[in-house]
Amino acid sequence: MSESQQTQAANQKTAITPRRDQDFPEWYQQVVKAADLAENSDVRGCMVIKPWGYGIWENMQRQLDAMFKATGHRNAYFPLFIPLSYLEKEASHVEGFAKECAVVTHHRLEVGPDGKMRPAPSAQLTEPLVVRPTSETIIGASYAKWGQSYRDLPILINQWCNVVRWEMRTRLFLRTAEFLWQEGHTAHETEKEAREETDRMLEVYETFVRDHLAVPVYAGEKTEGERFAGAVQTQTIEAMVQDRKAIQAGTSHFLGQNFSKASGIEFLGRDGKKEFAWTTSWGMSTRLVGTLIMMHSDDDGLVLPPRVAPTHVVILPIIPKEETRAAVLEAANKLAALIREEIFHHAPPEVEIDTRDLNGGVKSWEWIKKGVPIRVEIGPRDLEKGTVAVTRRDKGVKEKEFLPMEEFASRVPGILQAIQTNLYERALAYRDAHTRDIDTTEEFYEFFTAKNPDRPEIHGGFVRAHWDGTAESEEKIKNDLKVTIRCIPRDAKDEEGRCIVSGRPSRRRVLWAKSY
RNA sequence: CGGGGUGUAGCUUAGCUUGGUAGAGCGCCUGGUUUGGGACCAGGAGGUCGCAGGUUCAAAUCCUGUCACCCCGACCA
Repeated sequence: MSESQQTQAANQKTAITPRRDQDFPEWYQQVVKAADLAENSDVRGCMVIKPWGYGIWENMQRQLDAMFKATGHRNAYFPLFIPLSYLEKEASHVEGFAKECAVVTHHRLEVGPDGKMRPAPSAQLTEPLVVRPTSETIIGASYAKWGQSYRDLPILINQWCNVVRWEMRTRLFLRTAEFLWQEGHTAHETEKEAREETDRMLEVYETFVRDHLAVPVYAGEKTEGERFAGAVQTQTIEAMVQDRKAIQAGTSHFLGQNFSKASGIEFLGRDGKKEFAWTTSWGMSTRLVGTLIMMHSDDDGLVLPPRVAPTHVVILPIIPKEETRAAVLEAANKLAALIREEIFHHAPPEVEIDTRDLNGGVKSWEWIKKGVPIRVEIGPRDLEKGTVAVTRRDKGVKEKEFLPMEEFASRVPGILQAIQTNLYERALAYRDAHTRDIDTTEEFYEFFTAKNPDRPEIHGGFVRAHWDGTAESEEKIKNDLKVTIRCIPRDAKDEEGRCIVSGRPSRRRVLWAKSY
């Protein structure tokens, strides 16, 4: 290898090892670690969300919350513990969650015969409490008390909380035993109203992930097999991440009268007759952070959509000689102040000056790995020329642009929006490039089969194909290929066709993919 | 819960077959040179080898038990 080739190879070195194309799951873990988002805790399956990761979640929370408020919802808080008997009220619901429930059975500890602490046998609860895996039943119990007349409806409430689902296999953000989320729970007078609510909230989710997270999705309805336990209808938004698998980014459930009958949510109607309310629930979780990571990040680490980045601009003062320090820091502070005079989506951009005494390269790479949208270097040479060196996270690491300081400050909101748009368009182009219509069984199987079975390469994607509507056909594909129907797309056109599995007639295409 | 594997410093690990003072890299601390792309030199701190028991003059190493974690299956926001 010649010297120039060696240099070239060194330049191609990526901040994250392995690269996405080498080992996607491992790459994901390394990105989380390198960006300092979260780590595993000593508690099995539970994670510690570190400030940078939590900052992203806080931004999502704040922005989503505003959208809930704007659609008439208010926040409230319900207990962490659910009496076991509540969960039992809805048959398919308890069946759906029974296998992953954490259960509280005692209320006191004592020193046992072996000298170790143990739950005191005398302090056993008469009725075990389940740590909420979701709150339909406990919230339903409250709604049953609150609703007396049709005038009390609708009840439009959201809660931000943690829930626990004792999962076997966990992965940071994507699947953890405890996770943070929001769950909206509404009760309505009519079926129509409840269905409209379900649609409205799915639309809120779709808008949120598109405009704030730069995530394009397919929206649609889940099949019976994939439906939420106890729901009449589950709607979902499905995103494609960079290994071409699908990830469910949010769900909105129409619960019919199943839960109102189970919890006794009754009201006196306009006609003077007692009726059961029509309820909905909808949720989004910290899994969105995982979605975001797999959606936009590259082989140098995290790439954050500006709208949810905890820091928009990081200023890196370059101080080669001690005597230049004061002047450079002063300029950095001035630049930060100028940027903060601008407005990006109703607020001044978040600016950080990294004054740590670290090697410049190390410092710069740290921020690359953390995914900060804009990096700005300012050093003695810039002071002379009145410029700054600007680098965008969505562009190449070396694509540095020198701009006059004031001009740059005024352009920050525009650059941030350009990055936001670019990330969305990139994600959309990727998804569309790997979404196709398939009409033959052979092609379908080939599409979802890795060429190298020992070490599966990134393959497959989304397929729109006909389905006869039966659970058997769905099951067969799941067993053969681990491919499932992600949704029956909302905008699917009526179209004659033959089921990809059975060959029986079908009236429209559904969306298939491997999923998280 | 079935099958397989691993526990040694904050992290990654060597040493175990054949018992004899616990080693390295990264990270961390101090001082200096550096800082516009992943720096270098010198010095330093840090380990009851997962836990309990056994064999032995002697155990990270051999034996028994136990706990935890990881990988593969069934379940999943």
